[in-house]
Amino acid sequence: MLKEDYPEAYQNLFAVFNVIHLLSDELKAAIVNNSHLVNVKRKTILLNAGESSNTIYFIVSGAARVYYLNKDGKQTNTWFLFENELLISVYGFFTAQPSFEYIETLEDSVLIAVKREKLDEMYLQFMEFNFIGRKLTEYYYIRNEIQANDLRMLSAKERYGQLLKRSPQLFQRVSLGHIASYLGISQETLSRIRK
Amino acid sequence: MLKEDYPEAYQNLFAVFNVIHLLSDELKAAIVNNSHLVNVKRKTILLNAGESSNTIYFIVSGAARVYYLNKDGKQTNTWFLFENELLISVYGFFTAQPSFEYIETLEDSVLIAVKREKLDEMYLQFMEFNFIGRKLTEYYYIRNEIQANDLRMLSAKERYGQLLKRSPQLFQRVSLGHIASYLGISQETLSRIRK
DNA sequence: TGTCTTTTTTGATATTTATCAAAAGTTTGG
DNA sequence: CCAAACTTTTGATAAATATCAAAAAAGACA
Repeated sequence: MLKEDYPEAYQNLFAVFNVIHLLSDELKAAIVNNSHLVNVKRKTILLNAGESSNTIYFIVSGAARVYYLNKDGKQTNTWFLFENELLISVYGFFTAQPSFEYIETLEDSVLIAVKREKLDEMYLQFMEFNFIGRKLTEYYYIRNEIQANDLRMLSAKERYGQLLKRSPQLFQRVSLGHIASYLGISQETLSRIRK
Repeated sequence: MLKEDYPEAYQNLFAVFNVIHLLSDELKAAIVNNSHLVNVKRKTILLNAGESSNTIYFIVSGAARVYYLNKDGKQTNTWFLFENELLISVYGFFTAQPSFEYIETLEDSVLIAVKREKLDEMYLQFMEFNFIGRKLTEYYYIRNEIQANDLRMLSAKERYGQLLKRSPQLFQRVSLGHIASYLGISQETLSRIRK
């Protein structure tokens, strides 16, 4: 594969990875050859609970959420993800256990999809790819931890304030009902907090 | 360094790492040369909030906890760690920001300590070490996520039941006050749940 | 543009868990 | 082995947030 032939959609993914560690042409080609582009409409379910989570997505454009059903059958959002971010159900993907989470697009989206087997092949073939994988895992770990700490350390009101400060753009693209469940607050309480 | 000279204390660390990816003799030697053994008494503070968290520990023997102070100045435990586990304040170590967490030993402990600069050198020099680092990061990420999900999804009573089922040995080595704060419950409530 | 659907707000009440205070029990080191 | 320090339990009350029901508002589309 010639350099000029890398599909346009991969440029952002390469840019994100390249900041972490230089991507060789061979690794770029491997990434292209071991993945495929997916176009999906808004509200498409990419993963159902109970299924094996064996695909990791890079969001070229669009948005998605990860959620689970609590014991009363109510949806609880754990992540909102946008352009240039990776989209997986972490637990299912890393442990190869059946997923307890769902993944759904929030907007029409273009995604780059990589199967776990292909990813693992690349990790074995290109040891430097583990450098990138390690750094990305650390990055999402930290994001996850910050979120978990907020749930633990802050009151409902403070969590709302924090999110408003840190991710004001989220409120443009995600409904308040979704945000309430992400914050671990009932929709009614969020509505009262906002007044 | 000759193979026979690897200090006894490193055997468990090598065993843990070797299960993930074969450790070359060069890498083993580098690990020994870039780390040092630490003997500490019970209740030793290894990291204070506000400090830079620049050391990762492998627990050869003993136990430790990671905690932070909530806004009322009360300690909240986030991790208990034992033999053959890695001990860090994840946020501070990965982001190089000042730590909001404290690390304290719960028992007299023997630790292998590696400074972040040395670890980063090894990650650059031995690309396959990133394979191990990636897998370990994934593993602790999952542990962290399970814990965060329990806090989110379960009631106080259920969290106690879950912990009792999954880590009964914890109750032998850690006081109920510490466990209550780990579970996100006041000590009084935990005492009532146990009746 | 009007109607159907979804989202957000409002009010009344219930539940879980925290907080404060103090007693009882347990551990530890001089 | 005893005194001081820490840990756990018990009781009474308070606070934060959920739940249920319904109205109001906003958005989607035919």
